[in-house]
Amino acid sequence: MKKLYNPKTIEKKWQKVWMKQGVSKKALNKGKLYILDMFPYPSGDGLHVGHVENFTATDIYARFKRFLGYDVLRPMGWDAFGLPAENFAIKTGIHPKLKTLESIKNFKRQMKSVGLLYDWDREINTSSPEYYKWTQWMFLFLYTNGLAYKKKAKVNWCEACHTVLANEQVIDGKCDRSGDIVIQKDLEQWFFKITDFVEPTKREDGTKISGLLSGLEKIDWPESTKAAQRHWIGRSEGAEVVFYITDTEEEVRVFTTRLDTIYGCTYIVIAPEHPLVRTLESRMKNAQAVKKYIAVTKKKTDLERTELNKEKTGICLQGVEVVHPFTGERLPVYVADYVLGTYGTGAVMGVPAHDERDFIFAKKYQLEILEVIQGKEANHKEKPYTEDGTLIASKEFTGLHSEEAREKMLVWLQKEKLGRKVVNYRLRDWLISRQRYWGAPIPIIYCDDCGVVPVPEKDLPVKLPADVDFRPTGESPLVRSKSFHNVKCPKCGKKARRESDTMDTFVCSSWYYMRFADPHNIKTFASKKALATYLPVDFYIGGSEHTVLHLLYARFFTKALMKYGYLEFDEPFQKLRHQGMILAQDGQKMSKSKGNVVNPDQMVAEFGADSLRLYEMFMGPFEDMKAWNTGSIIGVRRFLEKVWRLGQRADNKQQKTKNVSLESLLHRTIKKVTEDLEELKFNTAISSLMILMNEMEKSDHISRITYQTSLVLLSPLAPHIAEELWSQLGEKKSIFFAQWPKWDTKKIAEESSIIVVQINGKVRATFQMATGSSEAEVKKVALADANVQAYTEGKAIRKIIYIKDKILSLVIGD
RNA sequence: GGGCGAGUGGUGGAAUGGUAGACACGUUGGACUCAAAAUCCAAUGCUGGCAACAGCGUGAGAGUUCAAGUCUCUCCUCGCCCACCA
Repeated sequence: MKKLYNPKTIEKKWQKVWMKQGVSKKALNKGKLYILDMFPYPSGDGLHVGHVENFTATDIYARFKRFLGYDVLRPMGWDAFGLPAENFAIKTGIHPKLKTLESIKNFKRQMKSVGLLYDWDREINTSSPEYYKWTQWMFLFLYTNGLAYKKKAKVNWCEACHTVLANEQVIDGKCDRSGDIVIQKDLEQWFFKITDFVEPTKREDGTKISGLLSGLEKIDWPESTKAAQRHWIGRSEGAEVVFYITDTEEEVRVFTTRLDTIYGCTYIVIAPEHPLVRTLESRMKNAQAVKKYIAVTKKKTDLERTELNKEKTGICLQGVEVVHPFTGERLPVYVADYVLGTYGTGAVMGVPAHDERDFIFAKKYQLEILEVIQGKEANHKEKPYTEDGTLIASKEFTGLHSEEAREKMLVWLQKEKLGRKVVNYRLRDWLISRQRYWGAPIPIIYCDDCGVVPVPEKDLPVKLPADVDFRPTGESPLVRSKSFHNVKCPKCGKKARRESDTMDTFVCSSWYYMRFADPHNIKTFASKKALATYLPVDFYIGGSEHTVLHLLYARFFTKALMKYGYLEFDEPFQKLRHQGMILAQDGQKMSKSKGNVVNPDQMVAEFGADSLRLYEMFMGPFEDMKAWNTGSIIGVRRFLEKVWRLGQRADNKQQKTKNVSLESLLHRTIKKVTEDLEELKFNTAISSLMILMNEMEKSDHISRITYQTSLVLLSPLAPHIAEELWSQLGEKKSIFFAQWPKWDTKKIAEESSIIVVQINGKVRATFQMATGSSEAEVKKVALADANVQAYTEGKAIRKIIYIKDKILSLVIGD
């Protein structure tokens, strides 16, 4: 009796077996391999098909690598703190913890239903006290070593929600929940000193630690991701130049990368936040107007500051002048908000002839435009010339090229003590305070007598109180929990207050990959032994939305921990790849509001988990963006039906195949699948298996060995059906204990090859020849071909190129 | 404005410089069936032709080569990320 392929029953059956049997343990001789997915935020919406793409790819890779004998670590956990659960709680009154646990349960069910094989013994949840105890320990570790500090900073503030927002919550300058404009507020905030690790550093014992920049050179990451990190760090070399303020002891220091243009400097601009604005107030003739301008600027939102990109505003400080260090001329000083207080020195020199922004500003305020660099275009009156060139009107530097001029001018400045070489970075320290409930509490206590007191390690974790009203009022929800907020000072025992902010969730995800090595350790975040066994992560896969922040923060944690002797590696992720985004059928991003979201549960119910897995891998190159098309899933389902039917036909007794060409194809397929899986080329691996199965179907006889080999090749991709058919052949052990097949190069070689004859680059004939035929033999056959003769008749053959077993190229002329 | 990437049939896509369009979806025709589904077979880049075959064809144009989707240059279009960073 023929059995029908029924994914529902066989998939459930094997998932249960795998859960019981755990990850396969067999002769492991190739060493460890840590394969990691970026752990998901357990959203109430359930698993997204993009998650399935990501996790299926690592599942296939991990299963494949286990076949090859690696000791694979493949854990899964939950990035469980975060805003959606808290916002849901504000709306519904349901506690974030309950909602999160419910979401996790659902995610886990869905993951199991697509046959993802994780080491669930290592499951972690960042919102559990067992985990965030160590997140808090990380904070204390950084604090103790001077890498965490508190200072006043500008934060995003939404008036409608009465709360501080994370950067990710500010969309186009507006609150993502209320849609209200986000303004800037000054608050005391905690920072991590990520900027300390931009350049290489050393441990006390002399061990070198690569910097956030230099470390990128030795890891296998997509070039675009490395570029984005470099850009985010934004290293730029330049000069700091001193401009003295006339009739005072004060000076303005400006930062420039274009020292060569300094003879074209006709004014100076300082940021509204610049301290000199206050210092010089008494000298200003228009102090009231300046004050007013700054007040207006302060109210400006990020949105306004960026939208008014081209429009530049500012005000001249009347009565204040600076001295040009090279010419001695007196120049006016402006305050303008196009200069950022947070970058460089918060002051710039205005060179309108050679800078876009300065040009616009100078035009508006009718400032002098002096050309000092000669470019290709003669007239710069309409447009600034911003590239390098030859200096003009620059006294003794005239005639030099920009590059040389920068060096010589710097030497002069240093000699005159009017400037120095400086390197500036765009990267700023990481603000980790969040005025939110659903996060890890910052383990700090404030005492009137002792000041800032870190919570002693023995008192960790500082637990999140359960009875908190999380409705936004403008202060951290934790302030309102009396039991949490009021505490005794660990130093003097007097009344003290707990820090009421929680940590950015990115802190939790900056070290989770280490916890997986030793998830139940209660003495340390992970034992040195466990870390030495599994870390660093060998292969990391996740979305490209984490290109900058998460990956940069994780690298920072690794470097900081290494510096103080907790780790022996300075880069956490050796190899990184991003899955391409899956768009909806309409080519747009999937979103609830558009109603175009594909639900994996429905796909599993309709086509089966193996079909869903195969389809997602067959859609296109793993790293490319691709649009979903439910209509196409039927293709991979048909393929699996075919594999199933072949199983009913496979010869159970006959070990050897009689079909030489099928055997040759089998070996080519082994090679192709093995190589493609290694490179994540799942789409072509699947198509080569389709070709093999198509051929097997045409064949009169399918030997047991041929069929079994093809099942093993299929098993990482479509594990349930492979396991089922394997057992139907009478095998007692799981297919995952089988040997991964090796290809035989001799068998790959075919008996005959197709020779293509090109005449002047065009194909004129094709014929079969015995593989390995000589040029003379091929030429003889080619010239005997009627179609070839039609083209060569009466013409001289000038050149012959023969590519063995492939092409005979004839060049003919009159 | 900067960085990264991509343009190939009706669709998703394949192609170490060597027959462009593998594999799959879709479409058309046929077999099986009372019928349908499923399955199988055949065709399917465009143009002409009964056919053999010929011409054209990988965003546009040039170049290198016996041979270019692939390498080089110029340009166009689209996507993603970043963006007043001096």
